[in-house]
Amino acid sequence: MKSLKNIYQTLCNHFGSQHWWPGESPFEVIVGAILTQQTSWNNVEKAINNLKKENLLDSKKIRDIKNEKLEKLIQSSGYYRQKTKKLKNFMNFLWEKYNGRLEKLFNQPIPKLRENLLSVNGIGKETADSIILYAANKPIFVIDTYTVRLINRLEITKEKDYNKIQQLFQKNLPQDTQLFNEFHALIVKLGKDYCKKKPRCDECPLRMKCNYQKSN
DNA sequence: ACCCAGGTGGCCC
DNA sequence: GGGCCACATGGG
Repeated sequence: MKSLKNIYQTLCNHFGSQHWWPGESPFEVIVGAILTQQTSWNNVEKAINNLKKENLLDSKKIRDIKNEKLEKLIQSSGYYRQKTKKLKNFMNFLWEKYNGRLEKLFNQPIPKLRENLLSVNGIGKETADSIILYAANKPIFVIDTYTVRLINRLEITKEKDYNKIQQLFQKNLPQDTQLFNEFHALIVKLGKDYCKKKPRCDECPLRMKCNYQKSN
């Protein structure tokens, strides 16, 4: 089997450090993780900047703000009515269970933390794992559509189940937060540049390891 | 004019 | 346990 470590090295040499997550605080990472669901980061940035401008990037303020106002502020991020509810759900969860303190939320074993995050309506596996890795700085591997597409095209596995793919990465790599951080970010970078539904295999840095172009 | 983006939950069988 | 659908904006 193609070594994940080897793929990581290739991407790292090609693209360099990605400096993820693009956010100044754990709280900002969480808001971004919810807003970027099925949405380009460019649209999310505008929404986050709107919140910053009004000094509303704060869990209590978002909890208490009127839905209509929040919807307006995050409109550019798409699905804005849904995402308003999702943000509210998380803030209520944070205040009801952890007294509004992220340290308290983060201060529990990864499986328990994940389970608790997943209990919030609007936080699914990828968002939960993004929060654990990029906000809490704990080692868990984030799987997104780019990751599934990549390993399917590399023919590492045909598996599509989130948890199984995550296990594959975690079992074949050292449990290193910084490595997980960079690797996932690099996969997204590769995906955006070369490995979309309509790929650009001819210039892909992984083309020598990938059978997709030939079998396509 | 399309196609797509750093998903999720609900509903159906 | 999987397949389909709604959700919505902005950039290529």
